[in-house]
Amino acid sequence: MTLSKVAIFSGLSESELQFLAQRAVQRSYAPGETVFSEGQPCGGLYVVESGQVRIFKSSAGGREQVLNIEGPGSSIAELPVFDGGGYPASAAAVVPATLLFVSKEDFHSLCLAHPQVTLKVLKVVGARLRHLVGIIEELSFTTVRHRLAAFLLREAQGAHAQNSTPARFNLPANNQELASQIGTVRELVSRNLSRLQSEGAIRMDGREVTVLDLKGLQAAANSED
Amino acid sequence: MTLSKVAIFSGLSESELQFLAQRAVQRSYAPGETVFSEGQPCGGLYVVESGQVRIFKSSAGGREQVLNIEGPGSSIAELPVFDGGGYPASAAAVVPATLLFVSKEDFHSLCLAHPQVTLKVLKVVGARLRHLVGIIEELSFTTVRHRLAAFLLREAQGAHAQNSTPARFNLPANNQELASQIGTVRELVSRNLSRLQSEGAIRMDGREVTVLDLKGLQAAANSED
DNA sequence: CTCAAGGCGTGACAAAAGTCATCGGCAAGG
DNA sequence: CCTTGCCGATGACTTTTGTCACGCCTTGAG
Repeated sequence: MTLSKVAIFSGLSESELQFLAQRAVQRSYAPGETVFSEGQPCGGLYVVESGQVRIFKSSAGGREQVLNIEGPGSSIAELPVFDGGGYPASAAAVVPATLLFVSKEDFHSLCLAHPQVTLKVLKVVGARLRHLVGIIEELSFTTVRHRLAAFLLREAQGAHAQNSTPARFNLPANNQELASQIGTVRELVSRNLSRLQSEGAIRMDGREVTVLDLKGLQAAANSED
Repeated sequence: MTLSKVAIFSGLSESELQFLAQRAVQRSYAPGETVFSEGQPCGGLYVVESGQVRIFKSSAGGREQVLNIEGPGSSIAELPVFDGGGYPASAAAVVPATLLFVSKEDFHSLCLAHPQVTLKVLKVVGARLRHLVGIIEELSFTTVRHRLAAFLLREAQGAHAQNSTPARFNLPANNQELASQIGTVRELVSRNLSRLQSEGAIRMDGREVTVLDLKGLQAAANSED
């Protein structure tokens, strides 16, 4: 049962999960396909079963800013389900994904019956809030170079958790996407990646990055040039 | 009773408010005085009784970014009370303020006894989340000029709600503070204010601003130069 | 009154971010 | 095989942002 692996539903009994599973609607999305758009009224929440979904804001000028990338087990849009407002941002699949949709009503009754679920939601929302504060901090205080280095370090961290040294991982499909994740434009990503490579901090083979000089990257992510 | 006016405690009975009131600790803060600092372990939440408190992040380079300004009736730091983490940002009084402190433990038992309180908290946190997304949007997509114009429009809105046309209100105590609210530095605030004035959009008498050309301000806040 | 401190406004730069245009490579479809 | 389209890299600028230094007020303490 997929639902049992979802953070906000952990701790529910088998029969309660059944209750949910029966009412949840599964849907598949192609890469790039929209799940919902900013401002739309919210009919319920989604749970990622497989694939990845990006949550983002779009500007009038065509730029995008990614707020979060959600993978399997994450819930999406728990928030507007509670406060009654529309979706605060848009969501779209990054890679082929399947999501479960749970209607507002079903979720509400679940929360009423199980106060612990509400607490779980609060934790998840709390984590989101901390994450957003982190984005604000980066956008407000740092440069593109800094944010890019920090991004690479996070990815390296993730890769390191699985494999071994040296850290090695793949960049997002294209620079445009990476740019929207760190809040800038394609060209600056390209230039800063080149620069980091020419400085010997990383090596790139296509979309694969190998971290050569961890200290150097950390220095770039911290402050000075 | 002050507590009855607090969003997250609305709907509690007289005796429950009593319960809280007996345990809450009142404290006064002078302007600029720190309530708590980012990263500190969280002992409980605060409720603003009078005055104003700013919630902000500080950078290594000495810059600050304001996340929120909270007035009477607002609660502060409900979040870390739930997820167990430290405070995600710092808080300090803007003007003389009195706050009520409610310990984590007391608040927890209240939530257990009254699930509706948890729902209220979720609403408040939700509103915060939307607010933060708005900040990210502004920082990521717009210029200082744009953010300043948007700030002035919000203030004008607030002033308009009370008095009459033309909108008239006071800026934060100094440009440094205003700068940290819109994510920039003192000098740029000064320059952009001058520019808006020379364009005839606003008039300044000391710290008092009068909006002369609402359309013009809106234009500046929307996109073009 | 005098002095010092803090804040504002500004000019002069320096650095970073963003825009536009162009070239070249790679891959999919015909 | 050729063509078309997408994407990355990069040069040349422009605009924005941020830094530093300075001069001028106002205010409050002595």
